[in-house]
Amino acid sequence: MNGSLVPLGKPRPERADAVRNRELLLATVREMLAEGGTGCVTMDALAERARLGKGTVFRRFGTRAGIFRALLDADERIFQEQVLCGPPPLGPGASALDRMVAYGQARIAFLLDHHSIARAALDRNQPVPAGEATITRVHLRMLLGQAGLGLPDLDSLAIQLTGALEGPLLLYLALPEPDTPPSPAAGRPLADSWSILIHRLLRTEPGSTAT
Amino acid sequence: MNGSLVPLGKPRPERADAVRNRELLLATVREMLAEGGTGCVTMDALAERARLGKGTVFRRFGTRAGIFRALLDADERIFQEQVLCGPPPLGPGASALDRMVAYGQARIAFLLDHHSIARAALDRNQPVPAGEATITRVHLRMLLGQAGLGLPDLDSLAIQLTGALEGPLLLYLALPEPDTPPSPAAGRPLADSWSILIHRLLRTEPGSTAT
DNA sequence: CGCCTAAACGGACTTTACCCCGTTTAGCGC
DNA sequence: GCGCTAAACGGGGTAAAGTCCGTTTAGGCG
Repeated sequence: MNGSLVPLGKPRPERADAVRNRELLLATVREMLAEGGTGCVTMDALAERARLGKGTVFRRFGTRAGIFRALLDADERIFQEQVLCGPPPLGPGASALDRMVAYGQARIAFLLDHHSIARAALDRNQPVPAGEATITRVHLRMLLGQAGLGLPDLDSLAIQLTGALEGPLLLYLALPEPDTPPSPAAGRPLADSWSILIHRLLRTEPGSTAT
Repeated sequence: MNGSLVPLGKPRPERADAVRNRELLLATVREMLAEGGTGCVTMDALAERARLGKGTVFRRFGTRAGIFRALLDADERIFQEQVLCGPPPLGPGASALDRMVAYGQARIAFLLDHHSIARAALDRNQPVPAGEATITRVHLRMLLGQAGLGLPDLDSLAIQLTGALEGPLLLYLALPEPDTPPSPAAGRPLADSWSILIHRLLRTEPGSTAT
């Protein structure tokens, strides 16, 4: 399929068996996830089930958390695409305010969907290595810039809002049960307060024009 | 002090050797922390260094994260006291807005101080088991109530603000180096955007009295 | 003062992430 | 096809968290 489409920008793109094994491993992980939660995904068990050596698993993903990051990445890319070039409230074409609210709602739903995987993708040592957190921060930063509030240091604000959006789901509200029955209403309260927060944050000062 | 003040509400308060060993362990942990970061605090090493069995260490703290939680608790109690009955901007006696801003500043400084310990106190399985995160949520919730904005569901908002305050430090901005030289300026940007966030959040609507 | 019981202790055992390095193989040039 | 080299593979080895259970002891009671 795409083997001929890639013009080999890098000297060694990747060996065919490596690709095959990566996909085999990811498929196997998905199987195991379906059977028992993230807890039963063990490096040994995964390797054995995929009929590969343990070393191979680590070579592909580096760490246990890496497996789940790889799993997230696929869906994350789809999500990102919706944000970058999807229909208006979420994608471009709406006001910064509307897009921020829409983004929050979409992100909460996404994290709720991928809750157990997202948590498993957290690494005790590395502090979210430019993974799924970054997209939120970058996108919020951009929208804050577009919103044109006269604030210095939008970077810190973007980081803080990222914490407001993702922190509760990654840190505090971790649902204890392994398999989350798809309850889309669970994130409603959070989405509502996100909307309020953003509306008030971006509301222009009563008597100021720009400064 | 309080040893005689507690009228033994529970049948067995705690055995003397247990108390002695807990304190011995905590002191030993502090020693080890001073020498090498949290990384070198191993259950085995700790037990050996304190001349105790590993089982004892686990009995006392339950889990590795529990050790660091115990360590935090001491300082956390002091922090909490400042908040509950300290001088005005942080303690009672100021407006809800001023107190929220002051709390954010104080909390950021606190987390920055205890950064490595606070992160080590995070448990992969349990989602911050009513530990140091809760004080923030509860306190913010109370102040939001006092602020008297006409919003429903202040609980979610409090959770979200907790994420805004603590998420960046616990999740994203994890400084990689083991020993943080006390650089009090590191949290400045965050404290500033917290102030902005709170000011805008609590700002009363231009032409509305209550709704 | 000695008994008795519940609590504390100790350390071997199990599980799991992660490392290492000798072996195999894909894929390129001839 | 043939060989060569860098990459991938395999799986035993290590370290550290957490469990189990037999042994010891604090401390209340007769």
